[in-house]
Amino acid sequence: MKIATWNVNSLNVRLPHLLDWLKTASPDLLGIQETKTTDDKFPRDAIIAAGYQPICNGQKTYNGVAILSRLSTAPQDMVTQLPDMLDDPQRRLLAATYGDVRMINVYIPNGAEVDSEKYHYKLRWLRALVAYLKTELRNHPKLAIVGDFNIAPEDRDVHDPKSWEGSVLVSPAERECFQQLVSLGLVDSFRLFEQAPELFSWWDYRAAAYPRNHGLRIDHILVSPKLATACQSCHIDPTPRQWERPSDHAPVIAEFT
DNA sequence: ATGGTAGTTAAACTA
Repeated sequence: MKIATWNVNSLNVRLPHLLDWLKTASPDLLGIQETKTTDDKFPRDAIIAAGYQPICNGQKTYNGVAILSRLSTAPQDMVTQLPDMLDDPQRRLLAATYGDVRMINVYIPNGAEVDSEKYHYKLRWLRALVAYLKTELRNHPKLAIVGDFNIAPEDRDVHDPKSWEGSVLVSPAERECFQQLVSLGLVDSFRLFEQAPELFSWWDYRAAAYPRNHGLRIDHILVSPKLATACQSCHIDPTPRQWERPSDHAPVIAEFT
C-alpha cells in the first residue's frame, strides 16, 4: 500500500498535474492540501474517472483539503474539524478510516511571522492537533497523518538554516509541537531511511528557489509504530515541481507492506 | 530590509 501527500496549491489549476501524477505514482491514499475550492465545485468526476474515490473539506479561495483513495473500502468515521477548534472556519483537516488504516490529512497554518496573530493561531492549532492525535492513536493502531505541516523539523531540513533562523516554519515553538507528535509515538517515515542530503518538499516561487534548491522539507508522512514497522520506503518526488506551471510543493510518498 | 512569484479575485490577501 502506498500513502502520499501533496500540497497542490489550487486544485482548479493543478488538476491536470494531479491526474498525470496519479497515473505514474499510483498511491492508494493521497492527502491533498490547498484545494482552494468549495465542495460543490470539487472536480469529483475527473477524479473518479481516474480510478479514485474522493472526500473533501473545501473552502473558497484559501485552504481546503481532500483525500483520494483507490482502495475498495469506503471511508468511515470522517472528521473535518479538530475537537478543540470546532468554531474554526478554516478548512485544514480531514480524517477518515479505510479498512483498518486511519488516514489524517492536515494543512497546518503557515504562521506568517513569529509572534504575529497568525503565528499564535498556528500554535493553538498545533496544540489542538497534538491533543487530537493522542486520542486517535489510542483508537487506531494503524494511523498515518500526512500533509503540509509548515514545519521543517530539523536544520538539515532547511537549505540555509542561518538565513531561516527566527522565521516561521523553523521556530523553536513550532519544532517543539512537531516533537510532541513524535513523543506520542508518531514516526517521520522519511527519516526511517537513508536519504541524500538537501532533499526538500517546498521551494518558494520567488528568486529562482527551485533551480537553486533553496527549499525546505515541510511536507510529511508521520505514522504510528505499527505502520512504521511496515514501512518499506519514503521519498519526495520532485518531478511535478519541474512541470510547467507547477505547485510550489512536491509530493511525498511512502510504501507499506 | 525589501522584494522577488503565484493563486484567487478584483485591490488585497495569503503563502
